[in-house]
Order: sequence, then structure tokens, then C-alpha cells
Amino acid sequence: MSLTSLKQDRCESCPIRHRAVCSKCNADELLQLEKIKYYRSYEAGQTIIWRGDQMDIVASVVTGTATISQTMEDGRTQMLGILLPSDFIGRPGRETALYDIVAASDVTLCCFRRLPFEALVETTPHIGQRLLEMSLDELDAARDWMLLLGRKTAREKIASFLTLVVRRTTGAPVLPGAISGQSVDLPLTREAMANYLGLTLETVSRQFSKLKADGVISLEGSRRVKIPDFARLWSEAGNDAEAEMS
Amino acid sequence: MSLTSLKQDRCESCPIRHRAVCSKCNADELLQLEKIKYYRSYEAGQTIIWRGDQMDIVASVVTGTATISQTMEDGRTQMLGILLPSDFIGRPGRETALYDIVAASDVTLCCFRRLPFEALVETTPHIGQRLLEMSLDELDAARDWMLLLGRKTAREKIASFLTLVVRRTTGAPVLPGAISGQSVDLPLTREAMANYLGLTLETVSRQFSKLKADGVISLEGSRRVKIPDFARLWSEAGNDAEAEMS
DNA sequence: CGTGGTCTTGACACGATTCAAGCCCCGTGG
DNA sequence: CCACGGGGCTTGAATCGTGTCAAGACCACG
Repeated sequence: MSLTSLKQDRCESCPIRHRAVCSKCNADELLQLEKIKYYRSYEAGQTIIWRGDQMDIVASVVTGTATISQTMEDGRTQMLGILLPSDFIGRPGRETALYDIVAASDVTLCCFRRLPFEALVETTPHIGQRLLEMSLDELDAARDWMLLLGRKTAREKIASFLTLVVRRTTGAPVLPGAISGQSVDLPLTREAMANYLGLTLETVSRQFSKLKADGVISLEGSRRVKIPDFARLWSEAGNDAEAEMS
Repeated sequence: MSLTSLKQDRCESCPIRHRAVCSKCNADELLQLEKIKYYRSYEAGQTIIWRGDQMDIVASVVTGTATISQTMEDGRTQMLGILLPSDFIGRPGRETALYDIVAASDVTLCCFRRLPFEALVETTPHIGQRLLEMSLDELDAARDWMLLLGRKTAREKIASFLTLVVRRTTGAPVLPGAISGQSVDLPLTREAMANYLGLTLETVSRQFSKLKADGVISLEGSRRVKIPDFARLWSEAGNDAEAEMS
């Protein structure tokens, strides 16, 4: 439970200044936000928010990775999303959390008390606009994941996940050829991947072994994957061959 | 391909006036919208939008039911959502459609050309605010569905779907006791349910038979279901016993 | 009365889970 | 320095749930 609270740097130099909920704000609006913000850190493994908690704050992820997940009474859990720097936590107008948020690595958040933030959303359109954009992007991501969960095989799920990791770590849209031969670190354990993909950890492990045996990937230790041919991986993921690899 | 276009009634008397994207608008703002809107109808089964289509419009569903879905190259398809009256189609800033939209019944839409609509979103905050609320609601719905797709058994999926239908047709939050003994019509075919639930139509059919054999439901024809004990159905759906049946 | 669409049911196959054992790596303490 | 322990990971064998393929029932409609 060691969490630090610190009053903080100027927003100007913030690493997520240009992508977070504040990205459209001008200098004036930024000042408003600066007045009500504070940073807070969590250690890897800590639960940041429990389902059902009172939500008195909203926040942006500044550094680290967190997960959104939901757990059934009997322990089955489904991860609903991964939160990376600049992603937003909480929802204006919502009083209690619907999902668990857990720090997957050490995490620091830029927090705002909910009520003042809501007031700001009303008065400064740029925040609301950016929040809308981000929400719609998340909605698209959730829907893509629904196809994966509902219809893809275990092998396709793993391949899809790997393309996701590649796109996230290399950043933005990439040409298939350009990124073949690269290695990426997996940000999640086998168990966490299983929860993300709607599988068991044993199935995840087996599919990694099979993809390796088939030459689609090679493993450099259990948490680092080399992808000799990205286009091959892409097609293993069950994606349209011609689809833009957004 | 018989679709009608008609210039139309005043927004004042619109059946979705108080729930759609325009619900927060005042009289002035409504006038602005009225100037650029037009109605358009589709017959059951017609595809309203194909994935990849140019999206020159956005729209609200006025009457009828439509589905959002995504199909893989080999034909596997996953339904991503159901669109009911007042639900919104399209996204400001997006040029091409990511998903197929299909009329599940006869449907009429209230359409706006995208560019003028986007301009309006910028200038009239009430539209943007409402759009944000609606998007966040859809995001929550999508996430709940992810748990279903990733972790629930076929039986739980069917039971969950039935509770969804009950809640939608009886309207809003309901007390468990109050709605036991009611019958509801299923708005989808077995195949459409299968696509919604990530199952095959045979599995859907079998689970209906089993739930009937176990006394959880009874069938009045294949498209009408009677639920003698809603609390029982609710627990079959794998939901927390104490959770508010929102 | 025939036709096509929707739904049900059965037999079988297959993919994923479950249960179990054991490996590897790393940090801790004797 | 090495033994120990634990977490993360892999692998195997058996089981179970769902998909696949196929046949036939039901029903509305022409």
C-alpha cells in the first residue's frame, strides 16, 4: 500500500500532453486543469479501483500499464481492456465503478476530483470533445475484441494479441514489411493473456508452443517474442488479407 | 431496394425526442438540426451500411431494430450490438464504416449529412454532451458483452440474452418478482441469436430445449418465451445474486 | 399440396478445459 | 555457495462442451 501523492510538474512538459484527455486544451484551459490535478502512484499488482467503489475521481494514466476487468462470483474473469499512458479512467456522471482496475506494472495517474472535472467538461468544450473521441475509439476497440472473443480460435486469438502488442509497442500504423524481424516484450503473464483472450493459461501456453513450432514466431525467453514475418502473423490472426493494418 | 425519402414532421412530436442524440437540445438547437435532417426507411433484411462504405451521413434510429455486425472472410460473423429507436449510427470524424449495419425489422432513420452535423457538434455543446453519454453507455454495454462472450457457457449466454430481452421489452429497471410469469417475443432468429452470443444456431436451439426441460422457461411457439421465475433465470445467467438487475 | 425458411434433434468429431506433474528461473536464507 | 521455495511456464492425458454434418419436423405461404 505504498502510494505517493505529489504536487507536480507543469502540464506543458507532461509526457501525455498531446494524447490525453487534455490534448485539445489551450493554455488557459490547461491552467484550469492544473489547478485541480494531482498525481498518485500504484505498485504493480495493486488494485486501483474495485468494482462497486465510490468513484470520486477520474484520471489519466501517465506512466505504466493497468487493466480493466470483470470477475464472476465463481472466479472466472474477463479482461475488458488495457490502459496505457494517456488512457482515461472513470466517467463523468458515474458514481460507482462498474469494473476492477488493476495496475499491471507500476503506474502513476494524473487524477482530478470528479465533480470539479465534470464542471470543467461543461464549460470547456475541448475536454468534452476529446473525451468523446477517446470513448469512440475505445468503443471500436471493444467491438473488435468482441469478434475475437466470440468467433476466433485459440490460435487466432494469440496471433491477434501479438499483432496488437506489436502495433502498440512500435507505435501507430505500420507497414507489414517494415516491422518483420522485430522482437517485442509481452506486457502480460500467460494468465493475464488468458483472461484477456477468453482462454485458460494452459491453452495460451500451448498455442505459443505451436506457433513457435510452425515458425510463425520464435521465443527469446518466455516473455519476448520475435516475429520473422509480420504478414504471416497477420494472416494467422484471421484478419482480412487486404485490410489496412491500422 | 424500395426506400422512401420524405421531408418530415417537426422534431417536437418525434417519438425519440427525449432519448436520442438531440434530447438535450433546446428549441433553437432543434431548429438547426431540423434544417439538415431527412428521414429514410429500410425493409427488414436490407443492409443499411456495408463495412468499408463511405459514411456521408450519421443517423438516429426512429423506429425498428437494426444490428451491428462484423464478418470474417470465411463467413464467421459476430453481432456487436442491437440498435433500437433513439440509438445513434455513425461517428463524427469517421469517413468509412467499420461494421455492417443491417435492418432486423423495417427501420426508419433520421439522417443528417455528416459534415454539417459535425459542424453542429462543434457549435452546440448539448449535442456533443449527449453523444458522449450515449457512447459511454454503449461502451459499458460492449464490455458487459465481452464477459459473456469470453467466459460464459452456452446455457448462461442464452439465459443472459433472455434477461436482456425481458429488460428491454418491459422497459427499464425491473424488480425480479414483478416480472415473473411474463412472456416476451424474441426479436431475433436462432441464427441471429447465435451470432450475437458467439454460438452456432444448433447450440442455441439445444439450450432452449434444455432450459425448457429444466423448467426455467416455457415456449409458446418458437419465438415466444414465458419466464415463470425471473430470479431463477437471472441466476442461470451467471450474474451476481445480489447485483441490481439494472 | 408443394416449397422454402426456420427450427429441432441426433451422432460424431474436435478444440479447449481440467487435472496433474514437472521444469525453469530467480531471490532468499541457511 | 548452495539448498530451498515459489511463481511462472510447459506439457501430457483424460474429459467435456460446443461445433459439424445430416436428417427430419414444423409452419406459413403461394
